[in-house]
Amino acid sequence: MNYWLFKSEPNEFSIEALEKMPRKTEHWDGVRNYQARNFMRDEMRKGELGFFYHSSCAEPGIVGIIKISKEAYPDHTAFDPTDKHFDPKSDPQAPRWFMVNVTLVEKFREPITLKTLKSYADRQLADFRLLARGNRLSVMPIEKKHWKFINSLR
DNA sequence: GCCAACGTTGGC
DNA sequence: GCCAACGTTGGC
Repeated sequence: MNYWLFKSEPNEFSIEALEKMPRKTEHWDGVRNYQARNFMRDEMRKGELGFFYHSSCAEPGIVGIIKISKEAYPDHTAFDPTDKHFDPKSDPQAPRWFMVNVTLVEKFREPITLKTLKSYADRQLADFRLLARGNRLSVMPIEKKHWKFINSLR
């Protein structure tokens, strides 16, 4: 059982937008980083949980919990020349990029802000990947101890 | 295989 | 808007 963190810029796709989708489910498309892709394609399993993180916004932080509702399948947005995430090197016969479906489990009443998370950076969250220097992964695994600790902050 | 140039990410 | 950190690209 793995735990995950999914980053998104809320003006691109927010937890509020997910909440409004049919069955509160949407595909997590547009991942164009090999390491993040490998996590999704090779390790994410249906039913696993993840945090939804808002980045590049007024108050970056964890805003809720989602679950994997469909395991990895080809990211069709890579095949669409009109799509922002079009990649001419991804071929439907040999897809380069993948996505999963996520379903909203819970939107937090109050976000757990990056500022709050950082306040534990030298203690309980000392080796938390999100806080690692220069980390830019949009999809990353979370250790169970960190998952539990962050949930205790709610 | 090396590495400089370039583009992107993301906090501030 | 700035800038540090990082990933990718492409010439050699």
